[in-house]
Amino acid sequence: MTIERLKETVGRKTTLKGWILGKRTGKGLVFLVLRDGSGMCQCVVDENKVNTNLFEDAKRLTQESSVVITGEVIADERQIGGYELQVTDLEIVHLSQDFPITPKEHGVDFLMDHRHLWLRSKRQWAILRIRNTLIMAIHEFFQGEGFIQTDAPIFTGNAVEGTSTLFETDFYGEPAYLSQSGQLYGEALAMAFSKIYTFGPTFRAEKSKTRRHLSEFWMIEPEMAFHDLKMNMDTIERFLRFVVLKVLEKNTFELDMIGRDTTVLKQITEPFPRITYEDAVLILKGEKEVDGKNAVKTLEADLVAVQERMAAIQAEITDREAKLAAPGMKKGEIGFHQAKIQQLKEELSEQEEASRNIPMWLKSARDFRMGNDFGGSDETVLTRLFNTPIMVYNWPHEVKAFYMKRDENDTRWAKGVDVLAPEGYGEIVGGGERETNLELLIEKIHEHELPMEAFEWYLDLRRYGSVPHAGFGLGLERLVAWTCKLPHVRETIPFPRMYGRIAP
RNA sequence: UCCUCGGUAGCUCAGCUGGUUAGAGCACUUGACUGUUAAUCAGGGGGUCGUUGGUUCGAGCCCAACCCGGGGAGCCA
Repeated sequence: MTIERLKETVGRKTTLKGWILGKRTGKGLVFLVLRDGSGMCQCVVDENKVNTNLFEDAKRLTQESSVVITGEVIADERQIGGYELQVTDLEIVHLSQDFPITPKEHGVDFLMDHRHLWLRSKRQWAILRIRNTLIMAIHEFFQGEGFIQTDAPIFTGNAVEGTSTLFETDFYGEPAYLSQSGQLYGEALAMAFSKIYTFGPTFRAEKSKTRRHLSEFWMIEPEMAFHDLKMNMDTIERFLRFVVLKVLEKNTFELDMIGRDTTVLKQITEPFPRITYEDAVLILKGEKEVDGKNAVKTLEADLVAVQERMAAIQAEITDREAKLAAPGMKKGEIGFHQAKIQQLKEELSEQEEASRNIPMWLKSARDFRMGNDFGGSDETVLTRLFNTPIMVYNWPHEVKAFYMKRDENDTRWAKGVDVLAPEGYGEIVGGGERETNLELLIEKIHEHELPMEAFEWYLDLRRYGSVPHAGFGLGLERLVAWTCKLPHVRETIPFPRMYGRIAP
């Protein structure tokens, strides 16, 4: 039996197998919180109802010891998961000693070094279960719409876009690179199966140290024959709505556990604004308003709010420190104030960072020049005005990849689309309609100084039965990060690989 | 690669302008208490203050170089 299915055995004797998440002892009572991978459940050992050996065993249990535990299931609203086990039998499988991750706070470096154990904690458990829901929902959506799941190679002989830094490996004496995108192969597959999607690992060797970059991440890349930019955007919108609604439906417990406010997530049912690059730039520079909201003014108001919050935190810290200095305080109360002060100091340093960043973002937004690509801060400034993902399309062709289709009506633009998630998460999807004009493609390959011979096979796709087609790439970890509102993508993947981090 | 912040007990941190045996909380351990849910009480062990070199009568605190980490820029999902 698993904790997830305890409701099926209420009132009956049930055996669970798992690990001890925590223990509290009372007079004649031991409270064990058991986790079994499917959920958590409090198990109560009552000295009066079990033999002495069993009770002593229960008292010996330590954090993360593994056990097989039997008892009667009762429903109890107050307990985690809603049920409790009245223990009648207990077998210790392994007694754990000094589990490194205690119920207290730890720094990221320590936690990352213990990632193999950190995965057991509640928050990580909840996040990775949501990741699972998203993965399954992604398959469900595409399979439901008649897409074929297929795979692009991981070893490639050349860089797709020529700009990114790739991981170089040795392929039987030849240099080979780990795939940074399955996009071009996806196009070939779409010409064979009409609608396909790939779902696989992607590698980028950039030395990025930010909250939204990984060296190894998972990307979903659909590609659709006989689709144009508009149809592509329709698909993206249906797709994102579908997967987010699945999480809201299946992971209420997990979302609650990580403290995710789902108000914004629920707005996924509203239409996603579709904004041209030109309009987006005007909005960014504060020259155009959205529903009466001005990007620059909104950000300036944010800055004031941040500064006020900093002053408030500072005042509270001073106040609590004064209380600590006064004599006669009980030990527990001292600990409480100290913990609170530490919390406040952490928030203060976050706010300080925001107060340094916002003026820079404002400057970046004001100085933005039409024709450039958006930076991370520009995305934040822009999305600050919306509560749903937004789609920015028709980009200057110079900043987009060589395969992006040029707009026939206005050749300044390439028919690409970036989807920017709200709440500061920025780009989660990048895609567009692909160029079908053979001459223009060849011209672009030269322009990007890419090796023509490596793209001959790709050009064949335009020589034999070329059709309008479009597709996009979704970064799984960024989607998980936004869905869970996490401060960093490193928590969205079991074993993150990033600059400076290859172990565990 | 550049900018910025940091590296003090197992963990999270304090240590004011350099001054005698380096502190707290948690964790651990001993005992008391308790249908509990990180705020009960009392006692105990635990640190070559990232590395190397320098300034000084004296350095955790100052200087230099290097190593490691956080955040950001660039690049992008």
